[in-house]
Amino acid sequence: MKTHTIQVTVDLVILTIQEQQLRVLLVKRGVRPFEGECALPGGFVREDESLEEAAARELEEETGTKNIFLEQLYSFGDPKRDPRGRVVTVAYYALISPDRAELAAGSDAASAAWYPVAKLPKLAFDHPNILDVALNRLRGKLEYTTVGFELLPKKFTLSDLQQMYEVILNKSLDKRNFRRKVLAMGILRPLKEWQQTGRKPARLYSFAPQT
Amino acid sequence: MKTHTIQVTVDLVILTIQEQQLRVLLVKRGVRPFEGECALPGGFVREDESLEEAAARELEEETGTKNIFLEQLYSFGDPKRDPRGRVVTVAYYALISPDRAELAAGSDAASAAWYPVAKLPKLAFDHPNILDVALNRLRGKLEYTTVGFELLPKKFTLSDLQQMYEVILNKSLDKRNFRRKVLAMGILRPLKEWQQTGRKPARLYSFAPQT
DNA sequence: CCAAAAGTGTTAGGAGTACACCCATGG
DNA sequence: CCATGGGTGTACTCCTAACACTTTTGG
Repeated sequence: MKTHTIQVTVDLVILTIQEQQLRVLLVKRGVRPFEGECALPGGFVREDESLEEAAARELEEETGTKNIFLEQLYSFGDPKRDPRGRVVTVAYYALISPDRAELAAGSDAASAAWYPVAKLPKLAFDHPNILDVALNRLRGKLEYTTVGFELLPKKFTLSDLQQMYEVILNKSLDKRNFRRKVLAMGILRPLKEWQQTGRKPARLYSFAPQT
Repeated sequence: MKTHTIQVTVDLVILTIQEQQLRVLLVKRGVRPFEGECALPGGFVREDESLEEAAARELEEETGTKNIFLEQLYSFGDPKRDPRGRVVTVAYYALISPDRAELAAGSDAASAAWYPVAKLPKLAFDHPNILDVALNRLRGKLEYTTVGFELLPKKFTLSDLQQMYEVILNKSLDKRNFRRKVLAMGILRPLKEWQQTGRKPARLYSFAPQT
């Protein structure tokens, strides 16, 4: 049987919300090809680890944090997607709340930074495509799952929650309908705490999945 | 940079409906490991083809047919999933209508046959898991897309359509509500033909996406 | 007292669900 | 004439969407 010289990598679309913007973690490439351009973080899958483990390892290397939401996205294997040779990449996406979205200091992530997805720099390889798939997946899942809470801190206001939805879906939502709907889901625990920011204090809530 | 000796395959979950049952194409393994057990068809990705092309090639080899619905499912890369070595597989699922679901005579598919998913034989590798993911994907997509029509011939009755849904979702649906709903979608073209089978002739329809 | 964001109800339309009988045909 | 599957309508509930004003606080 012929031996195939295909290399397998994982690439990560790590998303967070900062300054009311959806942002993605990108690293600046220091080597050719695409030297000087931005790219999604990623790396080779080691021989003794699963795809998920490889993705989690890369994710921890970039962010210095464990226990982050991580889900497989799609696999990309066009023969020409990497000019250096045949590389199949399994893309994952991760969601990290702003209070944990500090970047690892050391690591190969020295050049990593958060870029608003609404105003992206030029991306290397087929990474624009990968990011696009990730955003569509996130938008889809937002509608019928509770993944969105991964992008919020433990305590948040209903306005925080709504803004998160608005930023990701890129459209504005009706405040009253939104509040009625999320409260009816029975997944929010109202806290006896209020956010004292600026004007009228806003009630804080925490996420409490299906009682 | 270290060279990784990971091999990349595609595995196929090819589904059809026969005799009012959802069925999957399986091949009987003639070699170890898992000799004598059933497995999903699949094969190595060649160096000059994309993942999708590899899947389409395998699909045509098994079924002798082109232009079949084919979509990437998920990638599986546990280091122990194949006892022979490190193999990452990119799974695809395909839907083929019963009138095209004849099997290729020659090919390595000599041992291929359609098995009801409700009553499966023992499957090799992690293929039970792959099939499970495929069925869940299909059930999910059935609710918010029109993929289901891929499992029907060009002309079908509303009862055919409903049975297809019932078989896949494994639950019975209300006839009047079902008909009202699918007709309201405006994606069915009523034909001036009737199916003359047994008793009262049933009207035939064809699938006509968003006018 | 003013600016800014928090908070709150009602109505109308559409979608989903439950439910039972008559019809056309072939044997 | 009977067995079989084809075909049809209504009422109720629930979800969704549209829409505007009052409250609380800090400055």
